[in-house]
Amino acid sequence: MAVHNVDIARAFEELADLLELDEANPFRIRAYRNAAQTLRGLDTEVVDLVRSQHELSELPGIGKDLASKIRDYLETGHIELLDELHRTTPAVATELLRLPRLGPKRAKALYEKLGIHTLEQLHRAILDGRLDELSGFGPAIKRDLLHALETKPTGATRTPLVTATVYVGALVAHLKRAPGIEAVTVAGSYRRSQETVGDIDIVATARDHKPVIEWFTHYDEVAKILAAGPTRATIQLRSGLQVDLRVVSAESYGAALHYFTGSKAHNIAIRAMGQKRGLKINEYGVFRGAKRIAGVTEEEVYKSVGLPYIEPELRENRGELEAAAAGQLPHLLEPRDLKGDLHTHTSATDGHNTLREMVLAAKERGHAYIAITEHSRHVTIAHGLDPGRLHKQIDEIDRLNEENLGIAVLKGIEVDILEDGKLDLADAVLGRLDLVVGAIHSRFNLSRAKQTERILRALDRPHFSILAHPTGRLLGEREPYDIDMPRVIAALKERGAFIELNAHPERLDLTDVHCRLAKNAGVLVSIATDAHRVQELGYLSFGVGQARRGWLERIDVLNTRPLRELRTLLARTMGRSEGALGGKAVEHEHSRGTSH
DNA sequence: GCCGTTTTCGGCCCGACTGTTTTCAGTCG
Repeated sequence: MAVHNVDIARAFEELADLLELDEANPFRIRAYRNAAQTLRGLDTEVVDLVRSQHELSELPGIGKDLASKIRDYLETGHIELLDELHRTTPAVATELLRLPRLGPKRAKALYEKLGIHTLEQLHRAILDGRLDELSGFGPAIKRDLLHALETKPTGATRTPLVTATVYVGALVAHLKRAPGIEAVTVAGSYRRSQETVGDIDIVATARDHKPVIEWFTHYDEVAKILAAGPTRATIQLRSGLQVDLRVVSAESYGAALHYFTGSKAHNIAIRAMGQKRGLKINEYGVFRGAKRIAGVTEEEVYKSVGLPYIEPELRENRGELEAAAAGQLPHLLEPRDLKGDLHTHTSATDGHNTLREMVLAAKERGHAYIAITEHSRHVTIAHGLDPGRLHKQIDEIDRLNEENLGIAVLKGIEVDILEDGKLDLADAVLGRLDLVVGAIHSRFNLSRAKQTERILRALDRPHFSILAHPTGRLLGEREPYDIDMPRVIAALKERGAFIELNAHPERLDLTDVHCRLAKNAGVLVSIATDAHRVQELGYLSFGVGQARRGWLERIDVLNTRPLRELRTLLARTMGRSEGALGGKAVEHEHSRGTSH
């Protein structure tokens, strides 16, 4: 049985829950949660670390004891302490913890004092009035519990970043008109460019807080006011999205922004650093005793603990603090660094705009190049191209390039990687192209070994440039298929091929962790939109956000290269030497020679 | 249970708000 880091992380999180019910030392509980977080953020499977004789206790938050529990889990599939807690705690316990307003104390009271062992029993007990016997269960809590039990679980409650931007834009515009408002900034996971957001956190400054809070809770898209105090309020929008507003004075702006941007793990680490210097850091500032010594800007907060400014996308406590202390923070990719798009579709297959419309729209966005990469015939639902129709499109692109439109159009294909690892079009056909983007669109449920083998075989073909949306996940809809990513990335490196970060906001596949893996292996990442209509060419910004979360710099990204250099790199993946390029695309190079 | 610019023992981030309480538990970030 293959054990993945997420499996161990889940086990540790469950252990933490069960220990909490057991009223264990809170710091011991936190140690399990910290270790789980470390495991989720690792770019290497611990099973491989063990195999290569690495000392697990060198990982942050993992000491002798947890290292030995990890080894137990790898060897036996069990952790003795977890099994023991399962024996002494009813199975319903962890289900109860997931209900609103139920923490360890109330959950424990339910199964110990009322003998509740299923959610159905809890439902009945509330209706029968049996909860009245217990203290700590007032009318509001019973109402919320009933509501939670009677509405079916919605599954993923996180909102894709792209959806959130729509509501956030309108709400921020509303807040900027609030009486006495000075500044409004969206913080939280939104500011950190997480692929999905649980809720929206907004920091505002104003001399008088109350009118701003009132302006906020009276926004006309508010469905429900969940909380409203003198400095903070929480609302639920009609869309279901929850929004927190925190109003502070201008002198606390940087501290509040830092605090509300998170992540929680990053903040805890920063505060612990402050503590060692005799400082207290909260959302109002950095304090030595009663004296505020910083807090107007985030830079000040970092400076108070001896660090340079850290970009929000890096704030996950995954090594950014150590990098900052060593002066080795990455110089993150900027949107303007991208010179073009290497994965797009047109109405020749399942796109909505013509070739010319896509090309002109890309030029309008300032791109120096765009690659047209239609589906191949195996993807029948997209009306994928057969050799005849591909040849026709190649000729069409050649003619378009002869018009000197001020943008280079690259001839590509998003060729299907078939189940046996063959490509959907013959080598002779693919050989006419500037680049071959390979992707999986079927048989997602193969075993890890078979799925990996399938991709590795495809990489052995004479023409293969970029592996597109490498795990096929669709946020909230489809789980990633199971592949051995380190092995795939090593194979891409060996072949001199590239990996895609699909910027479509429902894909964003590579993940941040895999971006770092590619970067460290020296495999260039292609950030591409997979646009099926001209508007979607704007999705590149989501890809940039994800790339920044993955520590990518300009030098790590394929399509930051000017056209001539890009052509050279692509030609190698097509089995050609640099001079012998297919077609006669006109080259437009605006940025050649810019130094890094 | 982890960890070490005071420490191998004794610390471990911090505060707002709600509900059910009269000092606290739970949740959130």
